[in-house]
Amino acid sequence: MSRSQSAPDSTALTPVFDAEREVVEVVGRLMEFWGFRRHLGRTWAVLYLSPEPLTANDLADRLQLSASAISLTVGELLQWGAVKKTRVPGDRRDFFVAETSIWKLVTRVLSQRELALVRDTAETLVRAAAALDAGRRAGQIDAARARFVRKRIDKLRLLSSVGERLLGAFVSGRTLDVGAVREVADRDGIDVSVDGDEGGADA
Amino acid sequence: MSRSQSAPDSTALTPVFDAEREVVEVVGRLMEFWGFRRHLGRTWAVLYLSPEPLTANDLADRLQLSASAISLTVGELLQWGAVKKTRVPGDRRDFFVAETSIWKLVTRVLSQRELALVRDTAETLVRAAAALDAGRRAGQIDAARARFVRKRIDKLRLLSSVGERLLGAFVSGRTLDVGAVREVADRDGIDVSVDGDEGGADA
DNA sequence: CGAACCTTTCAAAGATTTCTGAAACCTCCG
DNA sequence: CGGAGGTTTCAGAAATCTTTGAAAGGTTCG
Repeated sequence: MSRSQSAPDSTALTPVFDAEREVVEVVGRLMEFWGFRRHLGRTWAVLYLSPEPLTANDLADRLQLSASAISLTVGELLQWGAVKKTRVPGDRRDFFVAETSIWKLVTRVLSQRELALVRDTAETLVRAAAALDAGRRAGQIDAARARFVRKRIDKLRLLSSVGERLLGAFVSGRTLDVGAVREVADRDGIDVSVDGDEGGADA
Repeated sequence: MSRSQSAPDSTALTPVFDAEREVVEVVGRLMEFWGFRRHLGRTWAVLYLSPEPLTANDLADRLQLSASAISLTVGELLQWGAVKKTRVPGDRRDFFVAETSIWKLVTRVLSQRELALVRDTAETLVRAAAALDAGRRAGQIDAARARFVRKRIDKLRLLSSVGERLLGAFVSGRTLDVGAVREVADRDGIDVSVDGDEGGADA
């Protein structure tokens, strides 16, 4: 079929070796676990294990997916910078290569996706705390209860700021002192328990 | 407080304040993002924001879920230790409380779920590498290509071991030197490029 | 011991998410 | 220009994952 480049030797087109397939699948699972579609991982892995760039068709063959599915998948990978598009002079088709610096990929996702999430969460928590205070001032809420909820929200806020810091440090390659972070989190835990009730660490 | 309803004051039963609801939703999203069902997060959050233990029924009311859904959800939360079951003397019903040490929860999930995943991945990679070598020795595979794939698999292996180390350090509260880790990952990146072809780090 | 009340289980219904095939779009070549 | 790939879009089909209602299972109290 695709006579030209992408696959000079026959082995490359036959159902890939078991080894290769296993890797592709495991990467797929990994990515899925990470919140991406499984096929994103599988697709990236196929490219990653290929010495030459592959066409959409090659991918469709190896992954047993339709052309449209490949288009979608590859599109998303391109957006994340996990794959690059290449063109070969005499050939109309698009060729794809995997970005090989996994570290770069990981940090990119962390800083775009996860960080956004954490920020969003933090923002919501702030808003919630404000709303609560407003209600409290207006006397619409049982005071004791409001105080309790407020404390819990504050703990969540602290946590989210810790998370944000961790992510930030991680992404920028700084050193993380997890011990210190944990201390903060735990200290707060105790705070809450004073009011809430549980004091003992348990099992 | 104890006997009849877990919620002595009316406010506790009425559709929770906006503030509370917002928090519940945001935690739900967070958990969903983390690979749990959204309702696990929502359920935990409701308990976390409640001064008193709640019954399955209370939860069903506030979360708009059926009794069976609550049972499932709470069951899973119990398994993760995110919620504890309590009983009140004169009452047949089960009451639930949220585990408040979020740090404990996070590390538990990391060490049980994520670490297992990473280990599993590592194992698969080893197996794949072995299979590849076997095929190579048997001469069933194009040698150059086999070498290439082998290198890539090795890089993935390195990565996974780095991940395992990071997780381990994180969980046990040690200090992580992300910088060092990254260096390892990158050094390897260069290694591969020698053989593969890409030399330039890019944008 | 048996009735009352909860909780859990499980097959089926309901929602979502993902994939596909057909058609619309491009782009490059002749 | 006209056409032959190749790629993207999109609505519907298919596969998955969730939630529910009903029934079975357990406990507690009288």
